[in-house]
Amino acid sequence: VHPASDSGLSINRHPYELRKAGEALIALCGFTPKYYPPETVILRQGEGEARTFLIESGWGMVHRDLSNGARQIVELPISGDVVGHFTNRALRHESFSSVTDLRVWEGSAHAFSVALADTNFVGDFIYSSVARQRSLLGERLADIGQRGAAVRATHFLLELGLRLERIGAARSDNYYCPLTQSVLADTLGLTAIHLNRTLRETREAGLFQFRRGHVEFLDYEAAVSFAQFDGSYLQG
Amino acid sequence: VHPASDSGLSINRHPYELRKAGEALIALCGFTPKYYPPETVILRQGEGEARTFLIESGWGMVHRDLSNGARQIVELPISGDVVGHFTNRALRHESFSSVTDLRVWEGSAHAFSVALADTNFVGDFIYSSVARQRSLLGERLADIGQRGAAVRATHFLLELGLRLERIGAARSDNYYCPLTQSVLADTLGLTAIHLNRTLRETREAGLFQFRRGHVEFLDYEAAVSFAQFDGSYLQG
DNA sequence: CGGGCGGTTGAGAAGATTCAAAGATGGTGG
DNA sequence: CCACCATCTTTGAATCTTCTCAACCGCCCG
Repeated sequence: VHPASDSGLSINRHPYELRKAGEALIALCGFTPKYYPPETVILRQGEGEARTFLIESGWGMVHRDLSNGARQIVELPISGDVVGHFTNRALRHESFSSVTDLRVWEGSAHAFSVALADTNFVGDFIYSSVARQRSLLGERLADIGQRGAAVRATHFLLELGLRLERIGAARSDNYYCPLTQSVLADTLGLTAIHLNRTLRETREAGLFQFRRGHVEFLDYEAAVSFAQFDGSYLQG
Repeated sequence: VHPASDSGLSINRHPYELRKAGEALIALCGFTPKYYPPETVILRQGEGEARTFLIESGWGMVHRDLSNGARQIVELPISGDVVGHFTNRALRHESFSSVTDLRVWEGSAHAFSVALADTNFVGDFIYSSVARQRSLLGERLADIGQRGAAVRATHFLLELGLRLERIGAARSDNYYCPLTQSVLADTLGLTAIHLNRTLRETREAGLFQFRRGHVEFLDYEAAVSFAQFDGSYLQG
């Protein structure tokens, strides 16, 4: 029933490999071991410095604090997990706090990303791709977990517009979009029917129109403000 | 208002850099350009082969199809996005389909991961860490987007138990857990009050107990079946 | 002993889903 | 060119889920 407990191997292997990884980070990227007491904010959302952590022991949490006071916890990292492998181009829209006593290896995200990605073009390209993807997922988790249907839909379509604009495919406030309401609903974690009603509301509120094949923001500023949208998590 | 449209630069840079990336993938990892018509399932959830894609043009979707018929769309990749950079140890619990006509560079995930991570221990360690993290997020998105409170809580605590067991820190059906109900609620996208009621239900249903500091499954098999839990997405 | 935090409960309101059905829309074959 | 079909969209009504507000309990710690 519990495969891992059948053999002592996996139990003993973990601390050894973890220590090896920690030592490699110290040697190659200038990391240092650190300790944090419970309930400490280790990395604050929006902070300037980019740091990366490998957890030795204890429990932490990576969370996104919304302006309305809600909080979405995105990850609950434990021993062996890596937190914050993002270059400084990728933003820091998430905070990292300890839950219990926490021991980590900690260092500059930049040194880390160099050691990881300096070898070739592919590595660099992919590294920032993964970082951005991870960013999007954190934001979407906050969307679905903490925001109501209208805000959620608005927020997502603003994000999509910005992504398209970034690659030069469209204007962020007026773009081609081949998604059906059913696909959009499954993306947002809503019923197609409820999404439809929600779209009517945002349309009648003068925020945006979503028709098969086309998204048009009627009042972009109002939509940004309504959804508390800050697209900086798309950078990098 | 729309920074990117102020200069033609970003509009023109994207296709050039993208082609460069595609050519690098062809040269270094044996990728090939491919075309898919709309509404095609390109990579089916649970399929044996591990493939990686760089999107040239068109719209795709990465989705997780649940056994109850619900579907959570995890990503909507567009030009320049990378899909499926997971080693074959990391599972394939997600499908990849085209939405519109889709042109991609496509190849073996294994060749890709070798080119990315063969250089040093850190790269390899981090690569699988990111892949696993990405896996967890996809699953949690499905949790919050598609499953009710009771299933969601059960599913998450089963996952947490397996993560702890994998690092040799606990039994998956009976483990120390320092989270308050409030923290768990913010993780699951629920109110602490509603989570509390939900925990009472699962307790009275004989599935598991969650007390401050301790999680204990009363009937592990029943919980697995209730939550339709399949932990294979944690591998790798 | 008192305060604070976490947990528990109740009642009413808001949000989202389900089921059912009808109106648009675009593409295909006759 | 039109009729028809499938798919997408829209609407209504009833129901269920989840949230909000308010209050109380219990325990640990100072």
